[in-house]
Amino acid sequence: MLLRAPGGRSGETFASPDPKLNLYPRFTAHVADALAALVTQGDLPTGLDTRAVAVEPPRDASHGDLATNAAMVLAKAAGMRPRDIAVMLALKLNHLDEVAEAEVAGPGFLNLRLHGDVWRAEIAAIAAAGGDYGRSVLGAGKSINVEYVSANPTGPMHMGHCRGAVVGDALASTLEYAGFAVTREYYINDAGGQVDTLARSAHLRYREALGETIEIPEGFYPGDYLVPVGQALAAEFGDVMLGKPEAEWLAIFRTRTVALMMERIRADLKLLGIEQDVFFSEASLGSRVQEALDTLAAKGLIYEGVLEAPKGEAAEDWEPRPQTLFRASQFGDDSDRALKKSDGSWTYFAGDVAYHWDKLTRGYSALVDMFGADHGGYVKRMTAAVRALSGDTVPLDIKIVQMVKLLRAGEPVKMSKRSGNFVTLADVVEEVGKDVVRFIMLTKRADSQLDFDFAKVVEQSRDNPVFYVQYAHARIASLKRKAAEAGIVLPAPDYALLDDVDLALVKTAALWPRIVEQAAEAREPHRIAFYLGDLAGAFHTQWNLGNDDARRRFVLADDPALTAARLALADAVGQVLRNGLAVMGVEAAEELH
RNA sequence: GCGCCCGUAGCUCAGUUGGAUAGAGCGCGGGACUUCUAAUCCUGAGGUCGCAGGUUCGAAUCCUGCCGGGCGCACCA
Repeated sequence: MLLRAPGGRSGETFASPDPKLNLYPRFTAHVADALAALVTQGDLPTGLDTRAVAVEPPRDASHGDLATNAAMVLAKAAGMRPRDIAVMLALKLNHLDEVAEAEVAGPGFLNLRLHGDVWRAEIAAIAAAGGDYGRSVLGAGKSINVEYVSANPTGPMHMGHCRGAVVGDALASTLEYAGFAVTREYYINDAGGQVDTLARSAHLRYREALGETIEIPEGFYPGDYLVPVGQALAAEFGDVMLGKPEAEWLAIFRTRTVALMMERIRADLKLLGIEQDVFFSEASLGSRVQEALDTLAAKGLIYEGVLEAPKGEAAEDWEPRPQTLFRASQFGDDSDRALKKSDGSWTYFAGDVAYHWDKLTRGYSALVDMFGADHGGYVKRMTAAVRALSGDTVPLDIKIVQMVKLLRAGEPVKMSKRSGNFVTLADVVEEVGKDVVRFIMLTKRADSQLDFDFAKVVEQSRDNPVFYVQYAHARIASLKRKAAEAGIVLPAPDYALLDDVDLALVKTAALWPRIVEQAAEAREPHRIAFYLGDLAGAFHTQWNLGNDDARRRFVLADDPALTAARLALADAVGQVLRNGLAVMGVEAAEELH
């Protein structure tokens, strides 16, 4: 093992499994190699299950740069004491050029302290990879379908839809960045009673557009947004649909109105930077429904029967009815579920089963659905259906997105769906901007409730994570300008000039590839927002050191060499911030106003 | 009544899929700075991770049962 002074230079190149690997996978490979060597030497038994071996940053930075639990995980199967294994492992890893010190600690952790040059090399790696730094091959190109938004086409997007839209889209981007082939999909509920009501409401507006005075009865969609739809219909059909019976215009108006509403919804989504690949129409399912039922029937999962009355209070008007049922209870659901109503027509669930059957036939290796919290009760039956249809080969992961509470300076914003007065997505984006909306929607776990306060989200303060992260990026962007203003001619950066304090910042930046994989595996894009907050915090801390000690500033007029190195460091942080923001679908600000 | 989600510092929330002394921001206590690298900074206090058992080297994390909050509970979409 070579010892070097902190901050010292090393002319050596590192021996490693693959220098192109990111830090954590590289050391995971180092540990695996070391374990394999111990097995070869006969110090460890063969056939150990090493899947639980992890290489992670220790929670406490004083424990070093990396830690592995290998000894503790393997102790039982090896029939050895954890610390004994750890010591052997330490001897192996100490031989690596990248390792300054390997130390056994606690119950059997092996802590590794790395040479500063490892972190210096990471700055170069970030610069070289640029926008691809953190991109992962975790997904191995496997295809995955993410369905999100899927708002009913009966009105414009409002804030209730917004969170699912942002989280779904960011999740799709995260998965893409982690190496999956992602299809972004929207399911249009354009069949059933709601769209008939929509068509009738549009017909009223059509009559209105032709000069009639109308009154909107209870149960119709009252919103103003149908006024332009009525005008468009009037322009298209003139007065030919005026006196005719409903049967002659309903289907036509339904199709036209849904198309117009979907145009609007897509425009609203575009305001958020969301453009989905597939818009799948429920009305287009056609023979798929019967096909899905036949598929289930072939597995003996369909029967005619009568469901038990639900327990509890909601059973007033219940009466036993024979229906076509799916044996969902065989797949973890609480009850079997109806596919056909007692009158023989399909249930909504049947359509959804058919839709998921269609997705399965398209060959995805995994499906993800984003559901609103009010559809939580639907999760079990849907996963049951996909398990049954796919024979447990294609997992369906349903993510629940909780409601957003809209506030204005602490006061709840009143919304009434009945009157048609609700805060639309377009209104909010116009008021605070796409980036703020997207970022804030990702500042909490999807399954916990979120407050969205119009006043707070645009506040320029430490409390506001959007501002805090953007400000860090803007500060970094300002460094080049400052250096130019100071008339500094920058040489090529020499990372050897950076000391341990500088390198602390790289350590945080180097976590990014891990965060991507963790967020993708957990399917929790909010982790990216939290990480960017941490990284921004680390940068601000560094920046603030310059207040007390001018030598710690990034731009030093009398030291072009150190300035060049510090700017390269700042650039690395800026690059990671940009990469993270890009995954979130948020622009990285060059300057703030 | 049943199912799902949640319960972590005074408040708002994280918590690396079972790891070391449980973290951050706000708020609170103490201090710094009279400046433009202050659209503040440093520092301190603050916790029975809802409660009680269990699983194991090790639990906020997994299992069971309670307590408390949210959502949903044939044929609607």
